[in-house]
Amino acid sequence: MKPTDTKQKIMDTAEHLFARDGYRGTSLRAITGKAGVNLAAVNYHFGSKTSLLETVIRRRILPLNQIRKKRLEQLRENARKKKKTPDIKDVLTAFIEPTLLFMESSPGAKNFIAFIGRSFTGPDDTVRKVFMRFIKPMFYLLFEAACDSLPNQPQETIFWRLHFTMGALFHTMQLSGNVDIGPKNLHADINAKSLINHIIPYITAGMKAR
Amino acid sequence: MKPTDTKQKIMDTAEHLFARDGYRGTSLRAITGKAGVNLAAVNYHFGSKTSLLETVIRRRILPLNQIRKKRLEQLRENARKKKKTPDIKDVLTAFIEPTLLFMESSPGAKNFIAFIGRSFTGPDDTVRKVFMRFIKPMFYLLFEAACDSLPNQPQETIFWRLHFTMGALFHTMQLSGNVDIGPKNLHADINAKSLINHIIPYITAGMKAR
DNA sequence: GTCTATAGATTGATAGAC
DNA sequence: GTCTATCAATCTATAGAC
Repeated sequence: MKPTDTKQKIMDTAEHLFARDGYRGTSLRAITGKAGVNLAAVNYHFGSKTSLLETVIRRRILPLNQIRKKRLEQLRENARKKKKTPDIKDVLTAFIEPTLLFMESSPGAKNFIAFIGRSFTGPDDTVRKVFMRFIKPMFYLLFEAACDSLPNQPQETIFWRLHFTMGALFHTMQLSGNVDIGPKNLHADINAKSLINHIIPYITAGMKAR
Repeated sequence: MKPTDTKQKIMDTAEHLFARDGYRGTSLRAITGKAGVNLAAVNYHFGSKTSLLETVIRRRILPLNQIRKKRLEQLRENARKKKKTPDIKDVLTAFIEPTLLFMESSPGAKNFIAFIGRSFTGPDDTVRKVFMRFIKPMFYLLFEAACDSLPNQPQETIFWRLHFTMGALFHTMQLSGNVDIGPKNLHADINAKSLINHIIPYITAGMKAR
């Protein structure tokens, strides 16, 4: 087995188990056992459990953030050219569509999306801090774009409504993944396209309310 | 110290720490240490950590569910009398207002509300199963009432939109509590009335969309 | 009912042979 | 790079004196 294989296997398995059982609920022994590698390999390749977590997160979130950023910037650029404010629906779509589509880019990505959804709300400081670091800048980009789109709404209102939107999104993201999570069986077909078609009209109406 | 005091202290402290650090992240030593009681007292009074969790949850959720149920039933009864369908805004308010107002009924309740918000999405089977058992019947009541209010929407759409609504609600609930959770500092004043005023228009518009 | 002491299991991390 | 063996810490739970 090539060294890269071992490293990769650990990351993929960790991603899967973190999504299913949480960071705290996943022991290094569970990861290495399922991955079929030696326990000591984790600390050899990653140094520590925390470092493994960070690597797992970084691997997926950097490319994802790049796509989201690009789409938001494109949207504002187009609007500037036409001298119009961007439509709030388009702003929300630019942020959410890549996020949910991303889960179909690979089976592992599905787990990762579920992991984000659960972690952002979770009580685990270690996990949330890592995610926060990567997601906060994206949220501010989204906030700015939303303010452009809704110039008549007070910023506090926009902030709260984006907060609700994130809640709806995260709660939806944690339904994805191969892992058997709570109420998943109630939703027969969870695919990105269907999720997008359901969530976009809801949050668009919510952002525009009154 | 009276025996009831010890029991009460354990429950209050557990509620606080469960909300802040999660069920898994809270050890019995942390609870008894902060409560100023002996470690063995937990197993004497409650039998096990799981049983303590269940007692902590049951204590708050039974009265809360009773209020929510009463308000939903009252609403449907009134609508029946007037031979009108209940307004979806009133339905959502009947469910959400008691939930968020509840957090101001006592300092402990605040922690509890935060705990619900975090647990429902969390990866911990032990916690989610207990909550599910209590919350599922309430969700079905809400679902029925929402279907009455929106007779022109397909049930699948209503189901998904209630899912998003729960996501927004849970994400908001976890901001409450005395505990210092992530982005709390961004929200200067978190009080039930303000939260209600922000969330009701958002989710009402979302449920009605298109 | 409350305490000390400890059993019994699991954890992340590491030392050292190969 | 991979393995075995193990350390030191932590956990829930319990036995038994008072």
